[in-house]
Amino acid sequence: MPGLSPQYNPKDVEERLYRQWETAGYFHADADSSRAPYTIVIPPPNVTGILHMGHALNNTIQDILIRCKRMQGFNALWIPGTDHAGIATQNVVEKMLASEGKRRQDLGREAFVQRVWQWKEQYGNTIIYQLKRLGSSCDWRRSRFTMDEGLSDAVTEIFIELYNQGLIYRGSYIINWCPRCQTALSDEEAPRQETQGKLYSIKYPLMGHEGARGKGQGARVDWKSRAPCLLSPVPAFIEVATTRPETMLGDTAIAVHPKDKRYKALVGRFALLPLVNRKLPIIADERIDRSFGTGAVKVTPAHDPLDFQLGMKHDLKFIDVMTDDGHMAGHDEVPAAYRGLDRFECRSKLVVDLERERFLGKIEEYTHNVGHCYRCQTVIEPRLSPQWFVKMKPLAEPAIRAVKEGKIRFSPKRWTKVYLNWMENIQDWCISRQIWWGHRLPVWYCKNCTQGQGVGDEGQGKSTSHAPRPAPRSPDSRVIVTRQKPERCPSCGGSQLVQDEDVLDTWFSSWLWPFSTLGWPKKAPDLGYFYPTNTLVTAQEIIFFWVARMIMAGYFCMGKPPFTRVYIHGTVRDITGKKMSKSLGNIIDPLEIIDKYGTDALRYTLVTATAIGQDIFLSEERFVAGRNFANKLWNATRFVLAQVTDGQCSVVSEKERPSTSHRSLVTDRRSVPDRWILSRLQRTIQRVTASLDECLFNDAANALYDFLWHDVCDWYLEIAKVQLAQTADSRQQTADLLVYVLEASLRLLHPIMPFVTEELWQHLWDGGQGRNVPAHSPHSIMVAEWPKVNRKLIDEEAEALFEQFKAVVGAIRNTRAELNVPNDRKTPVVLLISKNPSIRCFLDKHKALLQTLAVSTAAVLKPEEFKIQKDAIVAIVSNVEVVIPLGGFMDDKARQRLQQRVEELTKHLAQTDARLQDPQFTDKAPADIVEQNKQRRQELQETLTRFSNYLAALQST
RNA sequence: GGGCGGUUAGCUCAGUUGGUUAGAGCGUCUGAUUUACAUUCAGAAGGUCGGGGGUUCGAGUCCUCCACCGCCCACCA
Repeated sequence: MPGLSPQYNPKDVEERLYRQWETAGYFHADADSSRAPYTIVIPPPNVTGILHMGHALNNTIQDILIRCKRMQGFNALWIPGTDHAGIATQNVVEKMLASEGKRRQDLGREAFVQRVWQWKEQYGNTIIYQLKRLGSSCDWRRSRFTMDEGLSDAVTEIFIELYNQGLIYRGSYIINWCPRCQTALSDEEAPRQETQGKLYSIKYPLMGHEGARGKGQGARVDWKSRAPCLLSPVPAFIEVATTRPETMLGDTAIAVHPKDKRYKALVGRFALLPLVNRKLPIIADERIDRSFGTGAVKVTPAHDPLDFQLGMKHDLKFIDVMTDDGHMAGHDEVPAAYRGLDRFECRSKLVVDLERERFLGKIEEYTHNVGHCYRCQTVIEPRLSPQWFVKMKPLAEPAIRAVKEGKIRFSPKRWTKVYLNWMENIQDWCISRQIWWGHRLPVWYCKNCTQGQGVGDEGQGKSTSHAPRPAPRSPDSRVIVTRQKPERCPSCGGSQLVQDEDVLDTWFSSWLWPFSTLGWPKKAPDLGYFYPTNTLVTAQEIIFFWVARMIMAGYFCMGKPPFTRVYIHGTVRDITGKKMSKSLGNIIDPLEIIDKYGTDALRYTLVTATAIGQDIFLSEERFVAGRNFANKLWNATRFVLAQVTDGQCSVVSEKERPSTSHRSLVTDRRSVPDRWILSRLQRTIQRVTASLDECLFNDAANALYDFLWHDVCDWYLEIAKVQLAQTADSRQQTADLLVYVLEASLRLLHPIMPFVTEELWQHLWDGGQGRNVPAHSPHSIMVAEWPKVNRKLIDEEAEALFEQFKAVVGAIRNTRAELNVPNDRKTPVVLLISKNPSIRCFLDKHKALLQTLAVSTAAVLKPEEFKIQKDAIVAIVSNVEVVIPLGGFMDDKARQRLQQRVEELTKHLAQTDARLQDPQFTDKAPADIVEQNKQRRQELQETLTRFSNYLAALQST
């Protein structure tokens, strides 16, 4: 066998084949109006990314789709690329700097960004190389990066367009602030940690009550003995709880639930802020939890996310009481005694002061989740900060409609609801980030115009000593939004213009990905041809971050959806159901799996583990099945090649073969097993094609596995061995058929297991030293034609007969095994008795197969030709009785077996009888079901009779 | 608190529109090697389909309640 070792070794083929494909240009697609496009855009992995199982799954699925469509004749384009991943990438580079003892501030912005670019050039392609090892057939010539020139233009373009339409505005927002690093942090960078803290109750005097006249007055109230708000009709205090007493200096209201009977009367009245004597309105809001604490909450809009929202809704004052470094601010709203104190010092001092003035209620130990800086572990401070926003509601409308009208379909369907629910409650999108790596906003401020107004000075170094009242959605004439840096300020003519310090959220470039990669905002021919793309393959985690926003951007910029179908795959988990993560140490590294078992094994196993939309539980053993499958194919092909090396095989793929010029596959002279395997192949083609169309990847993989392993290898190959040893004609037919079936199967399997199928396919052509290769045949399975169903080859009769045959073989094998007949000993005579003449004829004709497959001699009789033998054992397979005279093997076991079988049959017959005698059933069940039962009853009855007779005969001895 | 998913053999999971003896792979046990493949082949054992109730002639499948596991979103004053 030329060229094929007894074992498939992925390392010998993968790299070589991938290079072949890439060199041949099979991955590349150009706009071509004579063919239909099929387009996928890759979810761009982070440049900092290292291939993990999630990537492996995600890209395997995309590659399966794209390879399948390519073979089906579509002009298939898979656009790859990477995401600049703002914060993640900045962090990586900052860590490198840290090891040199430097901070990014030491370099300055420009040098730092330069440094990140350097890093990107050097390491940013790691993930690309890894995707190639997965076999991904992306059009690498079109690879894009979210910060390359064209994509940056796209970002600027949409920003300006949104701004001009009034959909981008500047407003205040609560962010996570690290007072030590003096930087804003995303939620991901400020992970919440369970922290032991204290919950302080503070009593705020109510105005219009004696206790509210001023500090000190409260001392006269006997507040210790009772909960004033709960029991007194005119309480002196309203009591609230907080974990951060220092924020009370920024309180501007007190909130209660509108339906809370305890406080209903107080809504609309005022309380006084202890120690400060600021007048606080008491407001009602449904977001207040009546059951928490006292049910009343102090509202600090500048220092708490919920309070911020309350502040916006109820039009409250926003008072920022801290500085950038976490000290109390120096402005007038903060009493002099606390100005400049560290926030925690201030907390202690306040507690002491409140206690002294008798404003303090109980203090409880309290465990809660507090955000900490991922880098320095400092407790983060929620803080008010000016940010840029996109107004989402108008953008969401067409995106909601598209999904409702089915222009974009989710599979599994259930994500539709999740998507719609989120979209219908969409919040404005904060798009500015206080980091250096990313797209700068096309926004400039004139230093002259904005002097002393705290506008041009945002970003890192902002110091909000004043109490800014957020002005959402108010266009600001001092802001200049334009593509290029303006020469002069349009209002004052000044030339001192500074660009906004912030960069845009990473997703602000990714949401343009489906069209920015095709050339938008330029009018590229590719755009008209490849857009909208077809299927988006992604994980559920980014439906909101990415998928929904792409749909909105697609409609906004292109007026069309970015894709027509969204396939959401599951999350890859370890065998105990935990997410794979480094910190848990439960990672299975796809690259290690590739090294150990091969890429095809990895892909096969991932795909078979993917029940639609379900999470995937992986353990390393599962990859063994994939490796074994590849090896099985390898050896089956090895065997087939050994049969055709005489160069006589002339089967070629349908594409090259005019149907008249080859030996017809449809012929009466074909054996039943031949007809059967051909029929099974057609059904497999049907099933695999349909399954891939519906994204049922595991179904496609299972169908191929069952067909190739069980139908082809276990049965047909064994039968072929017999047929190959018969006449020359039979040998030729069988060899042809083997090649035909295998070749088509390889094409079907190619999208899932690209490497082993390509290698074997090429050998199949070359196996006869090149004689099988027509001059014009494709050199690669990648571009071979997808198999088509030949309905003429679907042969129900052959399928039925062959099932019968398998069952007979099974019955004989089973009996032999149970009776421990040694394997080298043929079962002397097997009598196959059937009243059905066509089955009798078939079995008689294929006795040779039975003899080999069931290690037996066989004879076929009509029932009347048979006399019950005392030393025989019987199995009845549907309408064939398998009678095995036992000779020396007869023992009690055989009798027990019969006995057991009779009991089972009796029970089953009784069940069927009961059903048939039930008038409800016969009246109401459909006729075919009733008929089916009657037939079953008939068969059972006959079988039982014969078994009983055998048994009686045996027992009479 | 809101939403979603899951519960079928020892393990991991299939199970089409309800149709009558519930399947596969792995694992276990028994047997097989002058073999395409031991990364193999043949055979066996193993399940009251999470629990209760309902609809139906008929429920793993549909409805309802409950339990447990997991995920997402919000909140944690």
